[in-house]
Amino acid sequence: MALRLWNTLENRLVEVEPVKAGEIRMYNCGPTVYSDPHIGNFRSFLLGDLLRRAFDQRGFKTTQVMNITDVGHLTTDDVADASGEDKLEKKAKEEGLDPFEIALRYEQMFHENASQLHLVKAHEYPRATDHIPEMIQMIEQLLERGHAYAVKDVGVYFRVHSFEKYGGLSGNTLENLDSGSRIEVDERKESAHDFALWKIDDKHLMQWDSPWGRGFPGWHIECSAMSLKYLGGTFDIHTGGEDNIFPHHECEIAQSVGAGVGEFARIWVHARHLLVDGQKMSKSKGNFYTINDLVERGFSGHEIRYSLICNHYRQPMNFTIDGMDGDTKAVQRLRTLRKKLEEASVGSAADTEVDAPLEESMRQFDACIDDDLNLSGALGVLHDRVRALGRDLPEGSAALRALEFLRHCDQILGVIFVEDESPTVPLTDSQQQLIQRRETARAEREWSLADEIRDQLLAEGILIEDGPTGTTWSHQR
RNA sequence: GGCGGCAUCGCCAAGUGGUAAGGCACGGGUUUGCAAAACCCGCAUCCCCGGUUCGAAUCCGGGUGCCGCCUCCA
Repeated sequence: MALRLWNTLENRLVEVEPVKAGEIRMYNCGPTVYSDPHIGNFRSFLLGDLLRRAFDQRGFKTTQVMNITDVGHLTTDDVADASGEDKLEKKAKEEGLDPFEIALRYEQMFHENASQLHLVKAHEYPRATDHIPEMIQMIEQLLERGHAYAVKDVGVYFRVHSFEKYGGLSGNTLENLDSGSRIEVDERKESAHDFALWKIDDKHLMQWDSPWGRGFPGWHIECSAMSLKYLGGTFDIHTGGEDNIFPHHECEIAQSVGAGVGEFARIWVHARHLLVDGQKMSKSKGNFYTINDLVERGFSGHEIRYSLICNHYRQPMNFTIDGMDGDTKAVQRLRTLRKKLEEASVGSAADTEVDAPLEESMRQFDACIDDDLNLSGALGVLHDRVRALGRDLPEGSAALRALEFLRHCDQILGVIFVEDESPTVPLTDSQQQLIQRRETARAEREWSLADEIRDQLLAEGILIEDGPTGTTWSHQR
């Protein structure tokens, strides 16, 4: 059974049939690098990662490209300035750095967070600023084909009326846009809905030469130009957050198809936004979480990852710290089983015997993933099996086979076998001594002393657990 | 005003015609020196009204509520 995905372009579930047999070429809309990436950004990036993992696991030769948007874009959202200042420049002024330094810094932050959340590395992370010539070339093609027009000292616009299919992705056809219009018409544009391909504005810090004067590219053109360069004019999958559907992706389609480079992306997959505490995440509401915020609260990367992927990507997700606490327990249980199985299988040789229940669970797990990345369903299957394995813990080769099953699931999930990336703070000498003294006390059945020491260590953030194979310690959140 | 989506246990959430997965929380147990972990048992008839059907959370119609997008946004 092939993987099926909800294609925003057709508004239906479609089977993934690669343009080129056995190969998947995928473009993920990546981060805009002028602030710390937040959990909402990562919900979208994780959608790309889950697809990548699913295709890899199914044996496709996958090429994954994620852009880095390091050209700032006009902003009107920050209440402080409704003037349309560039976000990168705004940040640059605030921090007294040049925009390229700001961009680079946040790009590094993005990669760091991505690695904390165990995203598989994409094959390319092209930066917009490294592809200005490619963008200029595409704009020239659009001008030649009559899909664009230049306005002296202003820039170049895409002529939306020249592109019949405009609105095909979002439903915002020109007719619909007109009837619901709330935009002020810019006199220099032929149509209110025409969007910028190249902008000229002296005040901008980031500037490049172009046939139309020194300026900077419009927001949408980078994805059209870079996807063409790295994936070709027709490729399989394009992903992003739901807010990208319009205008960003709609405009990308118009540009790429208009430039005559091919069919562009066949399947468009969009992640719904997540809410925090039932409301849209925003800094002013105080419900805005970056990955770093959660790390500071003591959550591990794999815990954050689990929490962000355990819901269906097409359902609005309500993120809460209480929910994260619960998800943390769930993922801990998976990792505990892994540890127990590893201990139970030490020294055993793999064999080829098949455990029918494991096979069945694996089949069901895969079927859920194939069904539009039904992670909730897949996790249900996994947890069912985990409970059964915990009830009657296999040993030896059977434990190895159970581990194989977990590993199979974790090729998608990426939360069970990943190393805990939080820095391991070693025990202090006095803490080690306390543990020693407690061991002695327990051996002498001095329970009250043992309990006292355990409490003391807990107060210092060290969690002591006595198991059948001995006492272990770990850092308590 | 235009386009689109959602409504299932205290919370998160799967299930798209055959009689309600799973996780967290909660209550009761087993185990443990005690705890932790693990395991066992318990815990919903699916927003409302009407219709189709032998049978609906699932399909249709009508309500109600909530959310996203409409050129800042993952």
